[in-house]
Amino acid sequence: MEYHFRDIEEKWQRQWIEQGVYQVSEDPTKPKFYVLDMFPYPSGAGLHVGHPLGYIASDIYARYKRLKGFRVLHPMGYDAFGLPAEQYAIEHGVHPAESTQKNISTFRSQLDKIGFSYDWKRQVNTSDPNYYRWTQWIFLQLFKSWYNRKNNRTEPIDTLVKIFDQEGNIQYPIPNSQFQIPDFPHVTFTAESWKGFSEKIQQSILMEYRIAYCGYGEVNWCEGLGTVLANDEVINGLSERGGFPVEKKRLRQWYLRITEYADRLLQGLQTVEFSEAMKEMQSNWIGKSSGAEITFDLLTTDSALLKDRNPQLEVYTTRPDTLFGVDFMVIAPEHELVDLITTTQQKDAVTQYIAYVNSRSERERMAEKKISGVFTGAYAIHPFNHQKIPVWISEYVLAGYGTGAIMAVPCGDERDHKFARHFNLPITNIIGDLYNGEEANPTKDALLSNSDFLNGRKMKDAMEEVISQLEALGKGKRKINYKMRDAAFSRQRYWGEPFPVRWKDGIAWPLEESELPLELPHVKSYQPGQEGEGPLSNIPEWTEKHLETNTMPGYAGSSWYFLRYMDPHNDHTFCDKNISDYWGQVDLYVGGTEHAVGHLLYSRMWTKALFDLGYIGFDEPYRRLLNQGKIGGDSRLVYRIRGTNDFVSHGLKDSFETDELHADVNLVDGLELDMEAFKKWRPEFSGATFQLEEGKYFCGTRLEKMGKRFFNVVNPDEVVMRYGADTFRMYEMFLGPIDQDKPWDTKGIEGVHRFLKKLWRLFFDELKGKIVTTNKSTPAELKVLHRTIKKIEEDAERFSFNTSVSAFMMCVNELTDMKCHKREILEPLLVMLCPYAPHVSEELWHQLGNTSTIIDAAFPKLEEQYLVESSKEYPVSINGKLRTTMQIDLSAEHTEVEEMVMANTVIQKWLDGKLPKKIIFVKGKMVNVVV
RNA sequence: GCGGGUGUGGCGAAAUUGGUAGACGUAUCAGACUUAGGAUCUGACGCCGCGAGGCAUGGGGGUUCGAGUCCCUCCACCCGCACCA
Repeated sequence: MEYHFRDIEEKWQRQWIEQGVYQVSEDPTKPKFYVLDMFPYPSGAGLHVGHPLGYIASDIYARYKRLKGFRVLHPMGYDAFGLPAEQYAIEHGVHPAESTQKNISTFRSQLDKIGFSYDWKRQVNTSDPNYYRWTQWIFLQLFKSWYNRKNNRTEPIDTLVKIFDQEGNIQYPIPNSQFQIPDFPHVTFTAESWKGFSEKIQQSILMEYRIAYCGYGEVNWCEGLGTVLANDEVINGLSERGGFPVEKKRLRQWYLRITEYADRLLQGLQTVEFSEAMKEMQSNWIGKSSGAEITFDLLTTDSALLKDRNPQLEVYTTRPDTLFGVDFMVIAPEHELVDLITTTQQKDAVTQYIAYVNSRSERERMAEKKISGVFTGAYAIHPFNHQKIPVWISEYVLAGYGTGAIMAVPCGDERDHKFARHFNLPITNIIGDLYNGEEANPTKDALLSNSDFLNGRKMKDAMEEVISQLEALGKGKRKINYKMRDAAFSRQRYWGEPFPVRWKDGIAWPLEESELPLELPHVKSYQPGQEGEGPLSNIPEWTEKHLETNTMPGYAGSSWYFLRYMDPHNDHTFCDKNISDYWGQVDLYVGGTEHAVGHLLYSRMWTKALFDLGYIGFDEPYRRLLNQGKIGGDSRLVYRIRGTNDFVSHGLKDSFETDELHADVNLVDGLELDMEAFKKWRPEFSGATFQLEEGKYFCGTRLEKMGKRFFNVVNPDEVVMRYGADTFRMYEMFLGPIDQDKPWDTKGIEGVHRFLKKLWRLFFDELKGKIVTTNKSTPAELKVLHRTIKKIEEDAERFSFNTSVSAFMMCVNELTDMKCHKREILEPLLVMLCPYAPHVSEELWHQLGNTSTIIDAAFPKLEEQYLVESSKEYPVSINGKLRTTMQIDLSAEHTEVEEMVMANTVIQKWLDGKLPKKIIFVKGKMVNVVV
């Protein structure tokens, strides 16, 4: 009997489905465990061998936890809304719902072949109205809530209305000054004036507090995609998807008030197990810094406006201690004071400069950082020594961060230093010898000089001193700042969740819950509407009802999907509280690093909001995050002599002038090109001729991203067809540490396949058939088993799947050498192997006489008593150098101390009775003698 | 520039708290069984050396009886962020 993996895998996959063995329900008597994969976007390209890497790891862990007696929730679904489906629709005229459905079937059949233990009854699809109904519902909860900074939590907007009725907004100022309410210049108001406002004004004010809100703001507009993008979807001024240029534009947008959660998102990182890199990325994105906001009075010679309004310049700095090193001020070109303070003399220069700045695109500004700027003619007054400080304008100061204005300290800040040098501005040295006159020194450890009342003080102490002095003068205050901005939450696209919002007289009204889901209408054209409106604005039936024409972004559905898996068919609520109390946090979340600042932050924020509102019982969604590495492609290159159709083998290419072309990896065996297949591959190669080495054509190689354009995509289906799912699973794990990037190399897969065949031969002999015996095992055999159990268990707990596979291989090698076919040994081995190679272990388990369709034995428990060998071989080193070994008779069981005493005796004999200075015993494994 | 990570045979990699470095697998070489082998099995395989032995974990230094592992320093590569005041 041979190892017919295809029959076996087909058989068990069928049984698993028929008997629904991986369906799971709540069982309060058992501990739970939630293992989740980041669900895929079902693209048309299907899976390549890189995708399943994380899925296999999580599947192994899920199966392992099941064997340990846990109720394991292990679901899968599809993140199905998004741009590519819509772009495909524009190009091919296929409705996104259709192409998405088709892609999902492809994904599903590919996943099924690998033998995952998902509970498919719980599958979610974010583009399904039964799903996005609840996405819309949660949006409404966010819309109907505000962030109470005093209680530090999300609260229903009614509580805010009540407060306004009683005391106005004195205690609760408008959170974000970026937006302005039309026809309403006030910032604070009393209860009386609140009651006197028109409904429109009241609603506009409330909008400024809502967690999901609509307003005008600077957004990332991408003309190429015809939509607005969130900050994390823009990379170096280009759209993440498609690589189109992105520009700033002022548009009406929906936003999520994620900035209110900034501190909690930061704090929460301390309670979860994410990699340091991941935590770092998130906290960088949030970008918390603490410092001071300092107010400077302004002085200008001839501005009439200034006299009346007495404006002041607010700057934000993290280094208030350097206040006496300020040599000039810089404000952003977009700063509101620009027009106000510019003197007539400087007017032309400033206008010219602003024009220059406007002519530079966002991209140019980032790509080439030029030193540029212009003097406004105005001066700021130092709050302590009352000196005049010139105010400049420069593009290196960003309007969006802090107050859009800085105090420049050239001796301590590199950018300020360069600016000062470029424009020949004086540089005050406040750090003595630590400033060399050549470049800025951003030290925090200097003793201050030239700093008035701070002279001789340590910088760190001076910070506190300056802030309290400023506060006393009313010229500044302590201030915490964040880089993170509120998240743009609307897209001018078709293929997304419609907003459950109706507009009436410029006021957004939420739909009733009974009106959900607000289904996406079918459209024929996906062209955008007027002035930044989405395709929905072209549908009369839609606009007649005054429904919002934007749709939600891709991250809406993925921000809460982990909750829906718990209770996927509930028609009354998004997820029953009792059920989410049982399953709780995701215990293990597996996925790539690319979602560090997008999906992960948004879903953390939604979880906090839902927690605050009492819908769930935890405020961090993911307890532990495992980032699998990427699998790269190993491309194959061929060399064509320039201007001909003649190809030379890799070793000969240097003798010719050649062009390097990619050959499809599937046409190459190892390095050897299948020339006939190559000719048939593409018409332009049909007449190709080859110059060979040793009768063969060898290709060159290069490691690249796995993708269509490099022709290096390896499809898991083909690997599974050739070697079987179990081999594929084990091999992907064997490639290396799960969190490391690595190239796909099909060569090594043979070794894993050999292992499975070898395992099979422990049970079956070609001639004799089944050879498993019920004989009692020997101590040596038990030792092999026990060591393997220990290793596999430890490896599973620390996600070291590659070393686990090695341990299996070694175990089977040793058992083969011992000719061990004993049931007592093989049975536990199969149980352990089950997570890695579920099909073959199930089949062999079945052959052993256990008729269960899923191995339900607990993970083998390691017996406490290790078997003691009859003798122990100690390595001995003397003075840490010379090494030899020493045999100690251990025919009986001894304690470690007794072993040491014996070793001591032997050593003395060995040293001819001479007493060693010191004998060091190391973990009962080794002895070091110091003579 | 800032932050994070990695550096070990021809290659992928092991070494869990400092304790016989290179497990396991590939590749290569030699051999066995075979009509045959892309099946299976055995052996060799870090470098130098006939050998005993010596040298080896990116380079240099340190702590220790003992360092891939800990400390200092330099170098290389990868990833993320980047005019954030």
